[in-house]
Amino acid sequence: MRGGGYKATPQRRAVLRVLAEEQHQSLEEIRARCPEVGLVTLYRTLDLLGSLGIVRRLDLGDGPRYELAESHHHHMICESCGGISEFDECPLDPELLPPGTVDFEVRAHSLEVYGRCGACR
Amino acid sequence: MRGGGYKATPQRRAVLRVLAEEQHQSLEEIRARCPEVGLVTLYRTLDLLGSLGIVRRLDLGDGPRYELAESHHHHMICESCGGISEFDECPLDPELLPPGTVDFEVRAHSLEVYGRCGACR
DNA sequence: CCATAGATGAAAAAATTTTTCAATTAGAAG
DNA sequence: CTTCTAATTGAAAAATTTTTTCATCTATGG
Repeated sequence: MRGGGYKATPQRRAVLRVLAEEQHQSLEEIRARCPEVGLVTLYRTLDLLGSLGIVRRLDLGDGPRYELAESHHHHMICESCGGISEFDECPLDPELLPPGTVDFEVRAHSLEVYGRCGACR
Repeated sequence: MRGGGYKATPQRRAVLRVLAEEQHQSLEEIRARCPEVGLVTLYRTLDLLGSLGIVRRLDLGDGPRYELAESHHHHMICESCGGISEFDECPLDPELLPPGTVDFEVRAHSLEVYGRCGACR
């Protein structure tokens, strides 16, 4: 963080702490968990962390959400009830990444599986 | 489409046609390709198609984008230049989906691979 | 054709995100 | 520990994006 000449302010620490508590939170959820951070600063911080590759913005169908850009991340989204759950077991075959013909250095991935959850079937 | 009592209007047809032309387009891109569709209708149509599971909204780091909710979809995002490319070869191990303990009926998936593209290395 | 439930577009309202700028502060230097 | 300065913050305002409202229009079943 300080590497790029950025300051470790209380606000930035707070946002990071909140992001570590739970994945894919909406802006309002983050805000509720760190009311000491002003709205503008929150936007700027998420933007900064995003450009540093620490945070990722995604949209699972209900508006923007933010999460720590961990190297593996797997979501399961029920198209019926909209519920989002996570799972750890990585179903990716490392042999097939990156795809054969491409010159690409893989750092992380995010997988979204869509379908129907047990409760909705 | 008509199944749910929805009408097949020219506007809806146009949006679907445009979405089929290219994946992960921004609202403005879609709009530019079907200027005959009003902005409000475009929002409503994307919303409707989304609720029908035909269209998916995603965010690859630069705001909302829309694409047809095909059963497989694989993106490669360069964290350096922001470039987005797609690939077909599916690196998922079907044996591992859904993850062991969960009762979930998989219909589709979307994979985002983050890293550095050849040009940026 | 007709009737009508559903759809559209323009304007307005609401919500979200970014910009501006004066005041504050983290961190380096002395 | 104090000073200095570039970076950061927050409030207000501006800009942008998205949704609502409502009168008008139209796709489709009869």
